[in-house]
Amino acid sequence: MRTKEGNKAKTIIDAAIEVFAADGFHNAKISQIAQIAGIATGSIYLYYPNKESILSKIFEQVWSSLALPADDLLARKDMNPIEKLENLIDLFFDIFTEDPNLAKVFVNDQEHLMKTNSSAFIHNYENFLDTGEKIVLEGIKSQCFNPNIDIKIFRNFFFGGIRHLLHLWARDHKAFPLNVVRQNVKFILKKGILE
Amino acid sequence: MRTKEGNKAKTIIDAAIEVFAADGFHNAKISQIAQIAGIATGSIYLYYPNKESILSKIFEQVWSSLALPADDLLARKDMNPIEKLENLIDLFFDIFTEDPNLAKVFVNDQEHLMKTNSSAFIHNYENFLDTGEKIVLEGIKSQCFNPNIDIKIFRNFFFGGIRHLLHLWARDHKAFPLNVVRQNVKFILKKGILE
DNA sequence: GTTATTTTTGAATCATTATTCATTTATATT
DNA sequence: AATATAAATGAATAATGATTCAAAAATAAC
Repeated sequence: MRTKEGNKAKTIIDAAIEVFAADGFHNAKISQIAQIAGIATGSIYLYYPNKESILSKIFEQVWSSLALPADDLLARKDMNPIEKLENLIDLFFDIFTEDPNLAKVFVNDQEHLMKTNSSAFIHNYENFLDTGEKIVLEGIKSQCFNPNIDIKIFRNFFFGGIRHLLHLWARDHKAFPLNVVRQNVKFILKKGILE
Repeated sequence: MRTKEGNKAKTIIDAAIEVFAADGFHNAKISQIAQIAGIATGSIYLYYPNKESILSKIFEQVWSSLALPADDLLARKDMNPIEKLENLIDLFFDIFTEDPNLAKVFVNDQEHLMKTNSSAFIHNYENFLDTGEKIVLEGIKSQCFNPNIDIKIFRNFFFGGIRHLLHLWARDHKAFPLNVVRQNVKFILKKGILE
């Protein structure tokens, strides 16, 4: 007999994140992922049925790791809605602080999966966005948020803005430090731009 | 002799927008673009040297059409900064109102070109974003905008938010009517979410 | 209506890579 | 240390689709 040594499934994911981030999913080569993972090209297929499933796996991890924390946050009684929204933003950013490459892959390649694939992560992804929406609804009900705002539009606007900044940070940490980004996003969230 | 009939270069662009929007640049087939354009596959290459140059051309048109209007807007003396920002938002949305497919291509595929290609549109694109930044700066100087906001972050946050909403509108006009989106974006811009 | 020139065609070429699989290597068990 | 079994290899396969190009079609000029 022979046993598998190390956690190759994980090693492959890490290598894939690196290569997807650098080249984008479509231009990424399986052979390069294998090289970085330190295994043979064909060995990839012992762990994943195809290239797309590797990408899928990445997003499954991202969004499943946010599911519980987001649900818990929503349920808390000791925070007001604005605090909850701030925490939700932090949850999201925290996923990526340790891994700019993961942020690049998220921004550039998740959309591809949402078209073709009916992958397992989509449920968790939408649940995360819904949580933001629910918190806003809560804020409007408790009369601390402006009721003239369309909740769906608001949540998506914010998500889009944050997503774009995450992307810029991933490309250039110095120009867009994540703590400054967080702070500004929270500020705009609350106050808009007017003096 | 023989003369070219019709504006095939344009017909190809229109067909390409349709196909890129449906399949994404990487999965789009030149043969399908040709079919929709009503010409032979090989004829594409009489007008464009390769697939990527078609995509490039699309963005050249988009961003060059915004260059002058944006500059003019910036220079106007009869508007305050907030009015200028609102107009800038309108300029941007107006490009896409007639063509949801163009919006899809913008959101999904421009990034690809910004990586590989040093295409002609990039200058105009950045100029457009810079215009937004300049208006905000003007607003801060004239003390009508909050000076605590980081201008670069602000402009990118807004651009990202708008971009994401444009994408949602392109996928589902009914759920995200562009006029409602405009209105909400302008509202958030000014007031933030707090009551 | 013939010729010269340009446009158009679309099947053949060519390059690229994801995926497969016959073979080799490693190690758990005896 | 021999055997059995699973893991790993990487060269060969196979599919795809962008691009080319020799041939055909169209029309302007005469």
